[in-house]
Amino acid sequence: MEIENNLPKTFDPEGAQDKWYDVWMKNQSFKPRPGKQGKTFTVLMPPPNVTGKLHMGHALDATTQDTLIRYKRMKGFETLWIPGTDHAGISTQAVVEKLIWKQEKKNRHDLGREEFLKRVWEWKEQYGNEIVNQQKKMGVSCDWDYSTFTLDEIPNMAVKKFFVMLFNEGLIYQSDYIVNWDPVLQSAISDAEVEHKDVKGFFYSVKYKVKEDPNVELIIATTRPETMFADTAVAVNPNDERFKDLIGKTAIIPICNREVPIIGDEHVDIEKGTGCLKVTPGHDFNDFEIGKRNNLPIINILNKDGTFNKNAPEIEGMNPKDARAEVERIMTELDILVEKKEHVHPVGHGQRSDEIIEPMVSKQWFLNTTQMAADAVKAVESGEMTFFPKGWENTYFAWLKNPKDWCISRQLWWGHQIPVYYCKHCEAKWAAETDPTECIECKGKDFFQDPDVLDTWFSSGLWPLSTLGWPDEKAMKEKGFDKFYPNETLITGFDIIFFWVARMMMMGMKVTGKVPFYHTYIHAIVRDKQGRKMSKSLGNGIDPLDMVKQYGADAMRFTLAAGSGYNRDLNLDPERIEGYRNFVNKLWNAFRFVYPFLDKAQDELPVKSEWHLHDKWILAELNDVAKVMNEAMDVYRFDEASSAIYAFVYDKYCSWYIELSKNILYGTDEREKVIRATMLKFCFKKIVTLLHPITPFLTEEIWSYLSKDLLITQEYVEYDKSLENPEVLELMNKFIELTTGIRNIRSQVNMKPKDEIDVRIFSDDKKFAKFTYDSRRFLKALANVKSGTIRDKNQERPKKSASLATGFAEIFVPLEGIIDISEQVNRINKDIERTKADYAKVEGKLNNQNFMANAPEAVRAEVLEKAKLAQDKLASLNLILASFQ
RNA sequence: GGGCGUUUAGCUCAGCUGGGAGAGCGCUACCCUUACAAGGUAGAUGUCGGGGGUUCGAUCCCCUCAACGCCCACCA
Repeated sequence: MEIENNLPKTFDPEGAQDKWYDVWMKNQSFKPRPGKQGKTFTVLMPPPNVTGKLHMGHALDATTQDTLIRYKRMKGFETLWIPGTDHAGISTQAVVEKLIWKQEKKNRHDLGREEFLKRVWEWKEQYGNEIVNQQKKMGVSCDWDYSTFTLDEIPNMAVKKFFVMLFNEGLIYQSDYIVNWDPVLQSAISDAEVEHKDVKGFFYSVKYKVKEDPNVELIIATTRPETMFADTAVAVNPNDERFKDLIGKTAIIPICNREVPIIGDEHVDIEKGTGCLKVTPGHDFNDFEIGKRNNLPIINILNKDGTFNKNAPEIEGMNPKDARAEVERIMTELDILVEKKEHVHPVGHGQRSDEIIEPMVSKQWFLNTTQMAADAVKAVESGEMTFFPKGWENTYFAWLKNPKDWCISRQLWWGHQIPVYYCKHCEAKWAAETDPTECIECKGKDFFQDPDVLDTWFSSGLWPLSTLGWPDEKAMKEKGFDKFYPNETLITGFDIIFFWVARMMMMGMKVTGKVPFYHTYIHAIVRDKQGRKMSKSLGNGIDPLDMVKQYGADAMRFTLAAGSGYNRDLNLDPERIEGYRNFVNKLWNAFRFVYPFLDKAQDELPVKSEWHLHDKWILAELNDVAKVMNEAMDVYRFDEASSAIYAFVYDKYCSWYIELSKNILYGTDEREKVIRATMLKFCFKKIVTLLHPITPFLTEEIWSYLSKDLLITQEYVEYDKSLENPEVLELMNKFIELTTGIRNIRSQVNMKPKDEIDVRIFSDDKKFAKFTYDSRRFLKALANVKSGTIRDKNQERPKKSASLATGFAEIFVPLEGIIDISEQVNRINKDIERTKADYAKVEGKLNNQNFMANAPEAVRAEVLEKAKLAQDKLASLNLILASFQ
């Protein structure tokens, strides 16, 4: 039979993507709209860097958030998903600096601050929105009108307001302190931006002389002999018997022959090294603390670029590597180098620059986070904010329970300039939200603003507030601050729990007293097939846009959703995307099948009495899927939701319901046709509704043939208890097992699909027998059964047939003379052994007094049922065996 | 050094308060059957990392060992 079908044979993702995104935009589908829940649901997109190009991490971010927001939208929440981009101080400045250098051979100092910033803004306007277009390709349904850039006016106001507030409380202070100095960026960075990596170096043992005791030689172990020039003491542990007497005496630093005191300090580990420690307060974190305890002077021997300054004359101008070699040479010459052995130790590297960080003392701005961190901890402990999966709260606590003051100033230009002003006439130093016109003390006009900018995360931490207009009252009203703050869910990767989640919690609570969001769902990190991090140097990156082009956005989204649950890693194999592309196409083709019958379908389902058993069955199965998906989505188990609908579409709807429907649709009973067409359409509407949050384009496309309105704003499918039907499920499962059994026999004896067969079924299961009899016409279609009988088990079995037994039925296909008897006998014997083994297991339990006494009723009943099934099957198999005698 | 996590079919992973192990991909055989070869039908595969314990019963809980991964930690 030829049925006219003008739908393309494969789904065209690109066409659907462009078409529907436009429609949704025009229809304002992404805007918050009050729904039946009477509640809002807000999600804040982690703002990607303006320099960014969409990578797989973003794709996963986008997929999980969009899936969630579409789901909640359909559930009837007033959903708002807020997009934005981050100025990303360091990386953006670096990108533009590099560009200018390439084109004009000028650095930022050549241009001057004002001109340089102008160039960065120009760059941002031109290239900064690339990532937004890429996100759109993935179907993100955020409200673009809320889009915010971290350097926009409102975020800038937020930063100033917050800064001034905490400055006036004394929580933000300026201090000469030892900081992580990145010599490439020539800026301080925060502790969180330092990554420790193991580096191969050497352990040098160096002879020091003691002034009072020329015969005594102290051996000091160090990995950084070049910092000797900045030493201001030698320390030993006061409890160390070996050196106790030296405390109070004077050591002479070799090479520069400077005299420094020998002090006692508990920090010195008696076991470690030689037990004598050179103290370098200017360039070592611990030594800085020792220095403070002992009132030691600080000597700085480094320039901002990491080279040595005039305080280390022998190595002045050298970089650390050359300096170390030079010092080593001098030490050898002076014969004070006792030993040099290889040593692997962790060394801090800049997260952005990947250069070795030099601890250096400088004047920086700090934020005292003690109280804020404690509050942020409490909020999670009390359950006000919950992590999914819960385990991630440990990472959060690890950081916040040991809070260190946050170094918030950066010696960069691109960013929020610190709103602190200094008067040139008097000593006044003050913070202000708006540009001042005069000194607050002397009213003089000659003042200047602190040249440093704030750490990028300082503005990111205020993101939940500033994207909703805070602190500008008019903007807050327009954007619905009171309605949408706190957000509902934050979705992000675990790598920024410290950087971002913790900071937003601290800052959001500080300002509003409320957590900025109630849930934090931490998704996996996307890795390559072998579990390696995707990186440029390995060349193992997968470009999401390539994948979208090759397989379609829906296929990629489904892959990411299916792969993301509560796991930490998502090892992405492009073959999986291909697999799910096939799923997308499968559903499309299922729709192609249904399509020509749509005009027969009615709008309303027929009365229940007219439902075929198939209908009851598929609706019950579909209802199960709705239940699973709703529950899974609510706890961010996108993997479970995906696999539930996947399995349903393939294994229930396509393999059985559509196949069973063919007989009806191609038949002659018109009423039956109408009902079936109605059911097929009804199911399809439910399927695409359930699937829409994950694969929006495909489903909206299909929906457009099913309904005049848009799917994106339809109500999600809810679980409906009245559709449950365990009896029908059991019957259908038996029918499926029977059909599969017959096909199995066909396959065993190498039958061609065209070969028709005669089947004899024996069963004492009355319901099954009746249903099978009623379904005889379907067996013809599904297993090419030409004729057959179904009888009680007390009837005689045919001889020498290809046969098979389930617990509830025996299937005989009489093929005497065609089949290989011994092969059949072997097969039956194997099955007998397997079934005996199965039975032995359950029998053991039934004979176990303790099991019978302790196991719950339901478990016992189940075991009993299994035992009966195995026994019946065994009896059947023995009968079959006998038929070959 | 501290913490977290992982170890289940060839590969990537599920397995939800303990009742006898699943999916996708891959693989094998047969099929271009009138929605779909980006497909169909049938099929094979696991000492659930090792050892011990609790329990009537352990992939699941406890102890221990091993391997791997990640995060944090003051560069003697």
